[in-house]
Amino acid sequence: MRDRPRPTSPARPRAGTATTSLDVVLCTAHGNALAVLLVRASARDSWTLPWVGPVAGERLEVTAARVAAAASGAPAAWLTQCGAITDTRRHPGGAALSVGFVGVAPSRPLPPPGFGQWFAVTALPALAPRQSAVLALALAALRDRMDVAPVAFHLLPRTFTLSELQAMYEILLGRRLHKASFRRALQAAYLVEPTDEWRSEGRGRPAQLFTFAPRKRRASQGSRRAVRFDLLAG
Amino acid sequence: MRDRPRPTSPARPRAGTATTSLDVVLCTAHGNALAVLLVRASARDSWTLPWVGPVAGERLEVTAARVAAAASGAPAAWLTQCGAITDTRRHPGGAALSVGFVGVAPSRPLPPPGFGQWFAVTALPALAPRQSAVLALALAALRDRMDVAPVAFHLLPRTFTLSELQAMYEILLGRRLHKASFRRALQAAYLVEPTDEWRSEGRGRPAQLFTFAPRKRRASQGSRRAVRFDLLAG
DNA sequence: GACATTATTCGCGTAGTGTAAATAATTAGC
DNA sequence: GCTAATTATTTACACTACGCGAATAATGTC
Repeated sequence: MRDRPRPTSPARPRAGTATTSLDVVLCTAHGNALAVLLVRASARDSWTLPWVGPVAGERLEVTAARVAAAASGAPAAWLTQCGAITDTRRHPGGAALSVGFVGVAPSRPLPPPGFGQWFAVTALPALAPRQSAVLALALAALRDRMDVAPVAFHLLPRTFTLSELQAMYEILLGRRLHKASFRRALQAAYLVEPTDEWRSEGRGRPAQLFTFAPRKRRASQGSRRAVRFDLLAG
Repeated sequence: MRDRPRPTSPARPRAGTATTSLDVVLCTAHGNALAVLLVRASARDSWTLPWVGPVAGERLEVTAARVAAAASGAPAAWLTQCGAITDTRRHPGGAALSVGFVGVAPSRPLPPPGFGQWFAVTALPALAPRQSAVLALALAALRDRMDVAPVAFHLLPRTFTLSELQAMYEILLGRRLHKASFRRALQAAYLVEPTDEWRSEGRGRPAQLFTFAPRKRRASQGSRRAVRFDLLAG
């Protein structure tokens, strides 16, 4: 995760048929919508997810981190695998098998270097069928793991207001949350600490700034939870 | 999932260096412990997970279903992908990249055909390092998805007692559950329906038999849940 | 019939959640 | 300066869910 991006090798697809590929879906918050990083396809006027061809005996996470850093200009704040796909749908590199990764990177004032560009998920250009499938996997995995990984915190600056944090959760989850419930649960989880700074954003009462400072809780709580029967019957 | 197992191709590892492999961790309940299906390794006196070499343009789920069916003698009741691994750890087939699948199959009175054999997870023989990693991924994924997939139900006969169901959950989750809480949550989820049969197992009050009959619930419940901050701080 | 054993249900205290409302602190407009 | 609008933060209350223990029910064994 700490690898310096290679300046000489942007994550551009190489021509030729690779047997496997590693595709990265890097997300950020753009305004109040979720955005995904795409790079220019090799020849034509189209876009692809950042990806690389065959990965030799290196841990997938390391390769993915390098691809993400090269495409976005900075190391990803969080990155995890979201599944492998093999089928007949076309991949830009002709890969028979594609392993997908999802990650997040804090939004930056400048656009990413090289050929990368952020696209709102609601206004994505057409992608190769295989990469559309990876993208769907990725967004589902992102929402699925928000409760177990501090994804939203990695997308915010070091200090933030609770309203900003809640807005980030709402962007990532794609639904509105209740303010009081959100703060109660947050306090119960011992994840943030207040600073002695306040920020006045236009009108209204200034908001206190917080930092992400998770405190260890006894793990017994996790193992004593009841079973959840969340099956949505088909 | 409905594929008939090919009688001519048991899921035995082939010699030679494949670039990718698909490894299946098939689980069942053996007595009151979790058991995993292993097959004999090609040459030596050792065991491996069922696996196949390179999979050409076929959906991974289909391939995995065929491997599972061939190794256990019957279609798996549930099967899902649990991750891909690439690193320097050794794989029986020399694969550079391995995709893991977890599944469950109802326990059968007879041992699996061919070279397969069930091993309790607490008493597994040594496996290739790569496959040990896949196994760990698989068991974690199994527990993780129990609340969203009817894994336990697929491991039981069509009718079962609530005590049997709870015991299955306890085996799969690896921890004890509270009887009253378990039943309350089960009833609230509308997952089972009582039959008009009872079973008397030795001494004690006879238990009513139930069937798995999930009723659709309004999906609003799922999307209205509060955020969970389950991060275990590091 | 008394007892052991297993199944099923009930009650109670505690914690978490949805909802609305109250309170606090600032800016905008007069 | 004063009032209204706006945003942040906290409080209150009803309701649900859960952990825990105990009570009740129905069978077999002696």
